[in-house]
Amino acid sequence: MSISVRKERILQAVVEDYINTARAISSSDVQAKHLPELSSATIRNELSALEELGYLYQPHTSAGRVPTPEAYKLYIEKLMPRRKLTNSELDLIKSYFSNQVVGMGDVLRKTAKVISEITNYTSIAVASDMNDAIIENIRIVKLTPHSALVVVVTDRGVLKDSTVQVEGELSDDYFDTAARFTLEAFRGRKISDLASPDPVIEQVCGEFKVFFDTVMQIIVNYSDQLRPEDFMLEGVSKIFDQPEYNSMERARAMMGVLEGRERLFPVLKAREDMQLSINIGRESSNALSDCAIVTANYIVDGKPIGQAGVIGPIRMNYSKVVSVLDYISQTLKGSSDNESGGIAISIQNTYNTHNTDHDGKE
Amino acid sequence: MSISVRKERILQAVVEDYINTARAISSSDVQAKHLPELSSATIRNELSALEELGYLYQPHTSAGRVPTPEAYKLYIEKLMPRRKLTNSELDLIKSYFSNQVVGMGDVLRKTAKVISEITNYTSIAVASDMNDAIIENIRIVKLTPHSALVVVVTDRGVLKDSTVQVEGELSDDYFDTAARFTLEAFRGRKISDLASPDPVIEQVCGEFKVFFDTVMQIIVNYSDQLRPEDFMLEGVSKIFDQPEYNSMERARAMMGVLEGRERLFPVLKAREDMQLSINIGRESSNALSDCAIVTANYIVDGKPIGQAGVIGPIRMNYSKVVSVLDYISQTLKGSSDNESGGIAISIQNTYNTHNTDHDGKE
DNA sequence: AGTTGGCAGTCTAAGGGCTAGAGTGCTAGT
DNA sequence: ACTAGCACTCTAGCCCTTAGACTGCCAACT
Repeated sequence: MSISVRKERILQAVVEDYINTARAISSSDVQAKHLPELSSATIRNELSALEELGYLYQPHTSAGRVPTPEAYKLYIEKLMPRRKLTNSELDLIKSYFSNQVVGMGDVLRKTAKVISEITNYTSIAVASDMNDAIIENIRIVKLTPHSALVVVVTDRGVLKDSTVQVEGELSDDYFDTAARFTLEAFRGRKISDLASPDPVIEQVCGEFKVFFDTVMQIIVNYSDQLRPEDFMLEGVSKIFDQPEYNSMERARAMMGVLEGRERLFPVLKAREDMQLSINIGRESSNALSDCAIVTANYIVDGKPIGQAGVIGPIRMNYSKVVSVLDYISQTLKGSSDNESGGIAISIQNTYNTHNTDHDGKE
Repeated sequence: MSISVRKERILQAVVEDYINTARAISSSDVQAKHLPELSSATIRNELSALEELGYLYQPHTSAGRVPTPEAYKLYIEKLMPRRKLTNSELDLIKSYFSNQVVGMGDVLRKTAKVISEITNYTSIAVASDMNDAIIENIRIVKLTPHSALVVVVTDRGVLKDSTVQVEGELSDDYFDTAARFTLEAFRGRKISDLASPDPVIEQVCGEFKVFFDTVMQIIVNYSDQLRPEDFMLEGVSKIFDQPEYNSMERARAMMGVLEGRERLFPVLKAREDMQLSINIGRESSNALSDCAIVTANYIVDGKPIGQAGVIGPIRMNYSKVVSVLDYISQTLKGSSDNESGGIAISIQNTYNTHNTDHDGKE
């Protein structure tokens, strides 16, 4: 099932040239830039064979070859060089994270920004959902005599806090009692268990219902994963640099998808056991069907904080993107074990090239 | 300096038709749709006169007329009908604000979203800067033995809070004392006065420096106005519906400006004494030079919370946009006094039509 | 004086045909 | 197994032409 070394070299040449130029690659292109020792005719034969194998296709007769998703898959798994980041890239990353980072949202934002800046693709960062976080603490802080701040703390960090208005002027004692009650009811519970109303808690809450409700609201807010504040896009305008989005329709469709975050969420749910996930044109939604999405899981202090990655044309500089995501992921983790956790690649299952004869040649 | 009623009617017709169709309006268009009692030749004469007055211009000979910024100004000030919102629009607005709104960020977001949805333009909402807010309260809440949440409360509401890590395990008493000290130092001070390091406070802080620093950090964060979380864009992809952004270059430039929030901020600083500000193609930055920006000041409970508005082509449906912004502004304010606070209009100062002869007609 | 029909003149946008060039597949020869 | 050469194909860009859309102006009309 393996192809000859020469075919691999040629395929790699085509993929890389195509990534750089966005134009169908001809036999003479390959010869000139990569294999001057062979004639273009020989390369033509090889290209033809690679097409037969499903790695290449021609946009039309008398055009060069373009890689199929299959080809990108092979390229990523086997042919792609693992680049080291350049010094200026490393400096840029350092400069982003050297200033104090305040809170998880800030980490996400900076990560997205630096990824976009280095790769020149649109980047996305999402906070991982908090469904299996466990409530450790609840604080109710009196702000004024008729309002208080409710803070929910989990083993993963502070959930968003929320101010609550209460009627009448209330004493410090009242708030203290409320806090004790509330904490007792919620401590040790898992977020996902609380998404639906809980009869036990309903019963306990009594006169402190307003606080219980607020806590519940904060929690419910966190269990659905669509909170816009945990979804960062950076470098959106960079898609326009890609020739594949040079037509208005495509650009518009793409913008629509990026904005309507809902459709993006399922795509981003990367496999948690793999460090990187690469999705090549695999989504049902037609706007994403000619996109590639590369996401990495990010872990800080042993806790998963979310995914970040890039979205761009299928013709993406995987080598660079993978290197950058890998590096940043290692940096945030803080560990220096360099074992890259593996890459899960999924590609479009039926790429409509012309029918391939299954039964030998012609 | 005033023009004839008939000229006004014709100008209004041209402006409205152009807003609807985005195509140069011909004399026969005006005749057919608005003034069937006149001949197209008469209208041609009037159009020619309006061009002489600087309200219209022709993209080329043998094309119809297009309004100049002058024309839009007159239209907004005098000719534009003040629409009432339709029931479905009112329902939409109500539905957005009926669910509980959590915090100021939420108000901004929802406002932006509903504006974009109703007007079909890209909308922007920014929180007003907090420079003249006064610190009322500071709370330090112990979360774990080695971390605490610092909350700064002003007369305008809760500033962002921030967690602070401290070394070693510290007692409740320690945090209480820290809170008392910190509060004493900051209470009653204005945000803008604290943007630069304050020697008095520096002196006082002593062993609680870490808390003082955190408070300062929160404050400084608020005095520069570029916090991305207080800047919402909604309906970005809607610019693509506008034919004036049908070329890639323009679309790309526009996206760039929207993303690089820095250049947008000064434009949004609306005049505070006016309810609405309309900016027609007035910005230096070339990308915004053919944009119109309409912003309204939003006031909740007597306190300014920010500006919201739309950004779109100069050929904008001002009638609808103004009605919507007006209505929402009134709604949020809670008052039902229907005096619309006035509109400040500024237009491009030198619109380069062909030279107008100042000295009578030839 | 204000208004109108008619007409010549002008400019654009869209369609059609043409050509240069790029690239392939095939065949025959090394 | 490789290569040179050639016929064939398809595209992208260019020019040309034309239909149509408007205007401006003039002369006639009210």
